[in-house]
Amino acid sequence: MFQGEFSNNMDDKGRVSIPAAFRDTLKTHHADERIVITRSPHSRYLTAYPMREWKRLQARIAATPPSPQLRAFKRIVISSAQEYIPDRQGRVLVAPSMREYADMDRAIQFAGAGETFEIWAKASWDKQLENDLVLAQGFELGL
Amino acid sequence: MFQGEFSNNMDDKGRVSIPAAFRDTLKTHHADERIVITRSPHSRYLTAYPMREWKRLQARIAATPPSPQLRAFKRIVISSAQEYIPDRQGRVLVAPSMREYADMDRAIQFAGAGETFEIWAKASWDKQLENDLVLAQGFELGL
DNA sequence: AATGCTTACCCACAATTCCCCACTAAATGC
DNA sequence: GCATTTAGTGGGGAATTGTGGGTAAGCATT
Repeated sequence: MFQGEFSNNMDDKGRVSIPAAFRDTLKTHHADERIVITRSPHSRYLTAYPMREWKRLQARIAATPPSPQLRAFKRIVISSAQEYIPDRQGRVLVAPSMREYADMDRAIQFAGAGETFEIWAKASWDKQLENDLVLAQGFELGL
Repeated sequence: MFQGEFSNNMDDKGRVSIPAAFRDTLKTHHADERIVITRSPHSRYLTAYPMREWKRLQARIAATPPSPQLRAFKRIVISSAQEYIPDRQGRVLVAPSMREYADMDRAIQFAGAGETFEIWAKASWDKQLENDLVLAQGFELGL
């Protein structure tokens, strides 16, 4: 389970450290440090999948009947997918097109999302959170 | 699997570098660097098939009963098909008629699409992605 | 046979990426 | 509170990738 939020800085070369807590989850729960990072279709941020989850998503896509929506989804998600193994310092190099998509410059926000985790430009994250506070109003889940 | 996106520039002679990641996939997964590039029937871009996939497509076409639609499809796809082996620098020379079909001038976008990959004029790709972002809204496939 | 055009193949440079080491700051343990 | 470990950040050098250009070979037209 990926949970918690962390903010790290991207350096001039476009590298960001994956939070140690997440790397730990990968090692202990997945025994596989490989992650796949893609564009999120929901908004301007990136989603990181442990390899196992990525395979699961691929399978689900393959089992879905073709449609214009699916093709759009694939173009956003699959085409942007890139596999990474963090370097010895635990960093990955985010490609320019991805940085652009997610408006990333320096301050990066990581947010655990259960089986995956999200990577945001900090500014976008803050804004999203504002919205979510309103959206979640009155949404009771038995609390 | 071809995945990830890359943008390269076409030079004055009409040559573009095939992204190294894709060339790698060809070598390791196919042991055959030959690719076939054709017009895409879906929109104004090109599709690149590793030889094995191309043969598979041909077989499927051969097994399809004749119809006006099939003839149209063949005219678009088969007639334009051209086989390439990247030169020592990993480039191919895109024929003028293909450049024209896909509105290519300089900035070229490569997009992995699983068993094949797509080659777009960057401007067209960007536009397509804008559309896809709207189209994919509300398309839930888990995550 | 000569000319011009296109294509194929080669070399060279520039930019990017990869991999390693080093430093600082924060967290942990005694 | 001090020493030790861990996390995050910066930077250097080597290797890879992408790009531009040059030269020779093939082809068609004249």
